Amino acid sequence: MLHLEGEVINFRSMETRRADQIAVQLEELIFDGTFVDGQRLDEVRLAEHFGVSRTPLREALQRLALSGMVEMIPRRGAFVRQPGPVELMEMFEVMAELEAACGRLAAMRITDTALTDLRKANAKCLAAVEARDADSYYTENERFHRIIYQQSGNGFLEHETAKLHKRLKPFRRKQLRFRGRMAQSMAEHEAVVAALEHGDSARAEDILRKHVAVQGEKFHTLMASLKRAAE
Amino acid sequence: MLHLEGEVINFRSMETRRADQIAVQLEELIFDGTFVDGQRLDEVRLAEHFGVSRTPLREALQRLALSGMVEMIPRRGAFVRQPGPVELMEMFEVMAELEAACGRLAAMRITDTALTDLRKANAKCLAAVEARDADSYYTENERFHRIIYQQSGNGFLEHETAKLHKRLKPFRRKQLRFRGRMAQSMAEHEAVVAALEHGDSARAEDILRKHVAVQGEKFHTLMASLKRAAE
DNA sequence: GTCAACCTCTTTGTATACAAGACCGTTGAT
DNA sequence: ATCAACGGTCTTGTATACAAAGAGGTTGAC
Repeated sequence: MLHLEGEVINFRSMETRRADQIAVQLEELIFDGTFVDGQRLDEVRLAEHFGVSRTPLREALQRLALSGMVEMIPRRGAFVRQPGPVELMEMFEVMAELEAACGRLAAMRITDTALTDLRKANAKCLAAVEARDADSYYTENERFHRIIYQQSGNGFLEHETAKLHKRLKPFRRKQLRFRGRMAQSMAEHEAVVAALEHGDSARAEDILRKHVAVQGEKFHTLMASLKRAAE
Repeated sequence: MLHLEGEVINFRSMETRRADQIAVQLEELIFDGTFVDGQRLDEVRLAEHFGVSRTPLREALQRLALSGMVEMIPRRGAFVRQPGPVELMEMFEVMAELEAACGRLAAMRITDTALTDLRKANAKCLAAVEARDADSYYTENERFHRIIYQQSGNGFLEHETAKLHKRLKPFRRKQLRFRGRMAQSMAEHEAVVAALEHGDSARAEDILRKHVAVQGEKFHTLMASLKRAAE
């Protein structure tokens, strides 16, 4: 199963260390649900799966542990650690605050070309909504937000925000299909662009915070409905 | 130099993995300036300094690399990486936003006991100022802020904020001695407590953001003056 | 019959051994 | 004289070997 070894060799040119590639691949496997929450990650098994010794594999695991996707208990092993509903809400709340901060700063610092790019991304978003193309919407939506991170003019903030954004990716995807969510999201995007254009920090901050926070709330109701269905 | 080996054995009970202890110790050595910016960290040298093999030492280095204090260049080695003036300003800016977020949420969620604790910490701060005890001030100041992180009611936010706070520690320390900074800081603390007490989110957010941001600015002027002095 | 102690087997943590890329000096050619 | 190519050496990255801590099962005592 999972015959990835062939392609790995091609990657060798860009990522010199085997441990890096493995970390990325493991991340994928956790993201896409191949490894479920709480599952123990056997070093020997994984090592032979990837065709390496335990040494680089352990390094990869440690990286995932630091990013919070894996918990390493001394002398016990490494376990997949998906955030529970509470932690997920917390992460969305932080995401909302970070995006708000980006928006606030971007309103003061955004360039004209970036504004144009934002509008372009937004137009493509709209086209995707009308074409009912969820994947395309997702891609353009991501571009939209990434521009805002970048235009905060703060590389550190940009990086941290993008990091959390990436980590929440698999969970955000799940709740995109809510009725009317895309249309509402589009309206919010328009409002954000307008606020940034006018240099209205407070407004950009406010809209973005709510724009992201609502995702967390939608997720919350999703969880609640799942829970009720299970009872 | 640096005879730490004796004590290390005592730590064994709490931190089972040698790599963890080494990571902490290396962090200290970078913080206190024993290793300067750009310095290469020789694996073999450090390994024999700590009395271990390269394996756990490498794991420790990788951890520091992920926290940004060390840069690992493939096939080249690990180098100490202190943030430059620009990155430092960026980090302070993010710190300000995170603290502001904590304050905003804490204003809605703080408990009465926590408010009491805040006042206590503040009183001790004041006593430290009057006693011109910078160390004590620093400790109590930290407690004050940590309570606010905690009372955000968001464990993830608390953790991330504390992480950045810790990373900025060595740089914050340097600019505490500015004329009148302590007194001004005290006044801001009082205002924060008042805002939290009244559940005034917007005000708590605002004061805290400026309270932290001013540290970045002070640092900026400090850097500028150092630069001018060097010319 | 139940509980506890011991023993074994598995698995992690660390040390050592090996492979290969990067630095540096030398040498040779133009 | 300068520059490029080559080889040696040093350092990193990976594999393997070893040590020690847990997990689990079995046996023996009460």
